[in-house]
Amino acid sequence: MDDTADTALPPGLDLLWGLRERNRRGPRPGLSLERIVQAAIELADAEGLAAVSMSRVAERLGFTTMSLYRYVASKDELLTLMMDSVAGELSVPDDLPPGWRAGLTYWAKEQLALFRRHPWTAQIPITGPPLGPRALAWMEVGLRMLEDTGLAGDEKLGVISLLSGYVRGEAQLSMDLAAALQAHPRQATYGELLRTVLDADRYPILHGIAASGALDFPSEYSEADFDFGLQLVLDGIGVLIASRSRDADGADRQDGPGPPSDGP
Amino acid sequence: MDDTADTALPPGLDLLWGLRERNRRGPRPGLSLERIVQAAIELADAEGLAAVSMSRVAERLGFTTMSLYRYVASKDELLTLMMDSVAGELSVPDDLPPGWRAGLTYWAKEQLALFRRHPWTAQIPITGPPLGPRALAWMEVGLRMLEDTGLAGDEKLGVISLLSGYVRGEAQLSMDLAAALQAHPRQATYGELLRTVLDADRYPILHGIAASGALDFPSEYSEADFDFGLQLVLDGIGVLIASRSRDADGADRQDGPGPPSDGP
DNA sequence: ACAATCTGTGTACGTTATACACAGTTCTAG
DNA sequence: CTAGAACTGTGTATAACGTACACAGATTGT
Repeated sequence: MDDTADTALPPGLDLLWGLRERNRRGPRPGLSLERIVQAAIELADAEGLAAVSMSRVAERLGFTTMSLYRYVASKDELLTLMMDSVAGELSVPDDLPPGWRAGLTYWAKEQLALFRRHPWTAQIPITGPPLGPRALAWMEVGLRMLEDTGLAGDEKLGVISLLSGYVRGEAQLSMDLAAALQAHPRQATYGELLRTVLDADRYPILHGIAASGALDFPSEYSEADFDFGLQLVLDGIGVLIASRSRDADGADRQDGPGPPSDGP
Repeated sequence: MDDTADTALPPGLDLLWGLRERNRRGPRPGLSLERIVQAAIELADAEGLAAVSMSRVAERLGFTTMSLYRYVASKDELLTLMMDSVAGELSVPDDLPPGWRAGLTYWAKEQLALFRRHPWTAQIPITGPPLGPRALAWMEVGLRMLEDTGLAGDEKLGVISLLSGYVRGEAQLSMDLAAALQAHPRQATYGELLRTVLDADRYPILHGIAASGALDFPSEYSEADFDFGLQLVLDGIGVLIASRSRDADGADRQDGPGPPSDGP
């Protein structure tokens, strides 16, 4: 199982690129990576990431727990494979929306839809920059949305990463909130809770907002929350793009962001 | 233990506001909430959130595992208490920076510093809007930074939430990356990995960026990555604020964001 | 004094990831 | 054509987890 020394790829990713050698000897495998990954995804969709244990996955396939380890080095590796697998569901339209703003909006919303379809994807820790074939293809789509913006390559990557991080964060938040709400059903609104707890002296502004009744609505995560943040982020990206096209005219930006990472 | 029915607060928060009744009868407690929470925090700081088990915390205090349950209803409750406890470390300067941009920059960086000091804080799932006394105090500080911006109350909250979410997301990312890097040390840069894997036909833009050498630096998370995104988010907030002050002059905004959530 | 009520302990249960040994199967080298 | 290398799937074992539950001892209110 230690034949991953030839590539420097993180564990599991060599499988995705078909770089792990096949076996000649031994009985014919009764199982396959694809079936294992698919079973794990179905389980995660149905009962959440916490329900994905090696036993449960094996049980669903009619095999024993340990049999999975003939195909996968560890549970972490399985999670990595699950991630890239669902990334294949992200659809690339034939005709891209016109302009970077519409393009990135589509990109963000499509990704959010995926997170909603497979909520567990936002729970798996990120172990590195995208390296799976399907994740990279989706990244490529995002980059294409920025083609006419005059941004440098690493700036485009920075923008894509920021946006992707925003979507992931919001997806995670909405999931965690929903889970907590299901575990401990609440009837009081955020505004009501704040009013029972805050004193006007120590928390003047919050107290004012709470008193105004602006927070007296059911505290589920809504699409409007997502759109509010998305518009802000897009506006920020717009400022960067505008400053870059100003650069192209010879003017210099005053106190704007630099590139996302300092090269050598 | 079911005397939380009078308040509608989430479990554990009544403790923070001193709303859980004290006991008269029985032996004098040999332990206290504060000591438990502090021991748990020390453990999390030293060995990560995964090391925080009821056994390990109890062991550190010289008590048995089950004794903790006299003070805390569940491990989740303990995590909630840990969160609000460290929020008390966020320092409020006597003289606030001038202007919302400097103010929010301070606010974001201070919060990032807390995440760096206690990396596990970014791993605990968010179970609802902030309700602990210290978390709310910090929120109040953020709101104060926006006082002269002309934003509505719920808009201010939306801005603060977005910024807080950004910082949390970046902190989580940098932690996850560091953990993965420690578990599987890599010597190849992102650029090198991409070049071994990408073909120019399917991934033209990425291929170009990877070929340019712009990604050939050690892939640790850097402060520059954080600042890049922070500037973008602040720029986006700037656009919103500018549009709101234009509103004050009677003009209407064209295609900007709405308030973060729709009230009743 | 006695009962109510609390604290801390010990035991028990079900679940987790995975290390390891072993039986059976298939291909390859001689 | 045969011996053994290399593989697949199974069974067993281990240490750790959260927490339900019963119980002994301490303290207080009546």
